[in-house]
Amino acid sequence: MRTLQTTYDKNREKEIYARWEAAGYFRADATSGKPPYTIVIPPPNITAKLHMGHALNNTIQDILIRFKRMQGFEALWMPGTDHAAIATEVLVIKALAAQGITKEQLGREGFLEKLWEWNELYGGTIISQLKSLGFSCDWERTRFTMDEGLSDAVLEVFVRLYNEGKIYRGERLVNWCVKCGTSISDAEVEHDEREDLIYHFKYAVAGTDEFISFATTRPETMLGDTAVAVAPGDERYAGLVGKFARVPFGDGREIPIIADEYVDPEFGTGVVKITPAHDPNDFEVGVRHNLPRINILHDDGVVNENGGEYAGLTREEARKKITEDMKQRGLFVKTEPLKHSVGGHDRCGTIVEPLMKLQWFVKMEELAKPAIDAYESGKLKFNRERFAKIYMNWLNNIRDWCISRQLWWGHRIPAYYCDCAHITVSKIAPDACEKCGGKNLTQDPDVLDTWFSSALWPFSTLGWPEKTPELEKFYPTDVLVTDRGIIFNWVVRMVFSGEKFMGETPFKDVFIHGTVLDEQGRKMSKSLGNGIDPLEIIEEFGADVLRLMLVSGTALDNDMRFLRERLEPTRNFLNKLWNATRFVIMNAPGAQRMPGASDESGAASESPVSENSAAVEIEDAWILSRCRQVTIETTEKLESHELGHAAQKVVDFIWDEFCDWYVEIIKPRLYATRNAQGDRQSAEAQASSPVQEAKHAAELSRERAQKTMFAVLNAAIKLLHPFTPFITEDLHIALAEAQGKRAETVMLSDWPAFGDEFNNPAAEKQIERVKEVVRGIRAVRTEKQVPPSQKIGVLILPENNETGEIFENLRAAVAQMAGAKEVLILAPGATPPENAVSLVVARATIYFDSLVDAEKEAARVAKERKKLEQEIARIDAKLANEGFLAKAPAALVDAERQKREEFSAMLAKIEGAS
RNA sequence: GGGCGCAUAGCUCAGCUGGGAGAGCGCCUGCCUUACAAGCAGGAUGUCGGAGGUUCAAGUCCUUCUGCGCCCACCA
Repeated sequence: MRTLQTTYDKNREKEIYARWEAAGYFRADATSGKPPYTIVIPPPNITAKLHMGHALNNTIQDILIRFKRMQGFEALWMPGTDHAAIATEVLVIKALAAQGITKEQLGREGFLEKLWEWNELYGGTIISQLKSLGFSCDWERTRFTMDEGLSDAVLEVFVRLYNEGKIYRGERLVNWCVKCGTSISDAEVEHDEREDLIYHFKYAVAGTDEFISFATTRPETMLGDTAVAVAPGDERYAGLVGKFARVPFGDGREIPIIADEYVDPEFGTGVVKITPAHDPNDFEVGVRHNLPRINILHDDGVVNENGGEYAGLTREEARKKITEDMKQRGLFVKTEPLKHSVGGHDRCGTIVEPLMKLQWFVKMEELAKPAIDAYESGKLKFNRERFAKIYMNWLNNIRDWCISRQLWWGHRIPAYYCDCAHITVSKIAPDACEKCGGKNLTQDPDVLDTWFSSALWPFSTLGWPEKTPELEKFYPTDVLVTDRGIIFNWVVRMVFSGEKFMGETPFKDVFIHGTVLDEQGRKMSKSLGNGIDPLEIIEEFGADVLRLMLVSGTALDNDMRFLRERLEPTRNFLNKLWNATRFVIMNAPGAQRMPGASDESGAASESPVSENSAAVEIEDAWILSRCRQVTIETTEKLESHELGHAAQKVVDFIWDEFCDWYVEIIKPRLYATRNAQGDRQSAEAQASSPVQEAKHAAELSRERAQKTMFAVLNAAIKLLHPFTPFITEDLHIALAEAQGKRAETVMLSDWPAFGDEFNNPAAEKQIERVKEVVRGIRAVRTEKQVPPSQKIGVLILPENNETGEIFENLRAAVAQMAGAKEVLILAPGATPPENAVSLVVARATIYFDSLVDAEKEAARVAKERKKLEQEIARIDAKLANEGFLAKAPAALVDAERQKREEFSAMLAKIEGAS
């Protein structure tokens, strides 16, 4: 039999994990007959080092997967990584810059080689880090968004959507970084509050001597103005609408003065200059009024030929010069300081310039409908309504999705341009233009938005577009676990992609969890340097501690602070569990058996159910009943994704009920026959002598206790396994060995289940009474400051025969737990000795010997009485309330009445005793 | 500007569909009781952010205010 060290060794984790992996326990079989349960991992970027967010996110997933696996599901946790187009590209560019190399020097091919090298080097890092947390992904299936199969899925989707007319090329304003020479997504724009100037100018109104004045923070954009707008119905300008304003540059072109809802008449002068090519709002106005779009900038931010005399200046230079010129022409009004937020590129800080570009777009309106329907029909559920709101809000205001990125790292857009201006879109590079047959084709240089491939993740990883057994078995997946931050970037896109290409919502439940914050409640970020490295925590405490700490004591849907001090109580609990198991093993049947003795009665069965399953001892019935209840509740909480509560149920059960009470109660039974093991005799001999008979009965009682403690502890360990996989593995196996059995792994053991026959509310109630009495005695001891070494005498006057019997049976245990030298149980209704001082605790009256100080006891009784009187008064008030009687549920009223009766009975007892 | 979240014991947080305020840590007292001092036993601690309202009953529902935080859109 294995002996356990005195404390759990966190360094065992590596070894345990290696064994699991080698044994293939994480593997999911697409051909099995078991029902599937699937989770796809939110693929970490290959740029990423494991951070606390990953730890929390994946702990949640692992808990669900391990739970379902034990429940008998074919559980697949699909892992992989994301190429993270721009994020990785920027990182590699930086790394190269350190060596003095630019991506242009390397050329596209050479640069991509570097990126694949990067992926080779760092892509696997995060995976191995995830393993150190014990995550049971099916690693053999690990995919990468840019591997062959997934790339094929990406091209397939692009071509299909293009052929359906859902992908188009159009001129749109994109966030453009003039430094990086690329468009960037809204998500990559960081807004910073800064002090700036707002410039007031005026344009002459053509054909009048009037002027119309307006304000702008970007004077250079006047070069691209194609209208001046006022609010419809703004009386100040009513006469001007329809007239023209003169832009005082070049040949002084005239632009229309229009009325548009976009203008807020309250703001500034109530006039807005419209530059459709350089402002998103103006762009929209331009579309409504059919205005021309004048692009005035080159890609590097230098004014182009449309800027006339200003061509060649940078945007900053042009701003200065234009302001000067306006002053000279008397069209300058004033400048004012303005605090406003300006968008910058999150990678390089350069101020984002809205620029018109030919970009590829996905038409969203039609695609969004099934995604909206998925939620409305209930096919897709969110763990909290408020997250569904975010999802729906985004979908209801959906805009076309710009999918082209001016990068090299990513899936290159499969569009080939011919001299004839025709675009051939094809998965494989075509030999010739499909229209004119021209051979001179060039592929679009851009790559796709990184979310384009992530959108397909739930089915591309399972082999789509091939019809694979995996796809058949594991799609749709069961739950998606992710952070609030990517509901629209990712969740929305997966849903409409799944609907579109699989005809099914990719997952049934969306589990959005909060962010892990630092100790002061700030977001962990690189720039603040306040991140806490999960690997460091694992190093110090072990993965089990980190995992359990992350999910307990929080509702998970809100942000949570990461407090180091919360790790210790968690570690302490695992240590408690470890030692409880040591205790159970030390008191295993074999542990005291002499060599050569029969082991027939030794090994407890796996199931707590034995042939004669009715527990004889009330405490066994109690703990089994409680264990059954905790199993049911934990299972329910796991099913409803209330992981913190599930964990709490098990932890409390193990610590408060199993360790603090059950183990203490059965100690006398375990020890009673400890020294009598050697002279075990034949059944006949046992029966022949009363002494032997008693000994035999005690032995049987000990065996029942052993059986029960093994069964209950093992069940609890299994319930805890999804949360703390490592320690439970060692303990489960050790428990089995202590019973002379072999256990392969807890991972694949059956999830605990207890039949109704274990339900025993009566036993639960009775043990509650025993606990109350023991607590009462302890409290009095403390109050009297009786040293633990000093044993006292206790008399218990039970309220009835049944309770009396229980106390009689548990006399030794009560004595031990209460530090009594002797516990005498009186017959119900008996008269206690006159010199005994009594204390009423719940359902029994306790009498102490002379140690009890009558005066203090009287004070205590008075306090107790006051409390009871208050309770009774409260209930009386309630019962006197007609509204309560009329409208409250009958069961509640009855309960109150019953309580009143109990309290007054207790009060009467106190009064009778004093 | 729009949307959302949080405010409960000194600290960090649980409290689901409204029916007698909870946990852990910390604190006080006593214990190295042969599984565990990372432990055991006992104890103190809250006008549940303020103000209204609905209800027989509100930490829980509604309105409003205050203080933090997040997301989206950003205003010429």
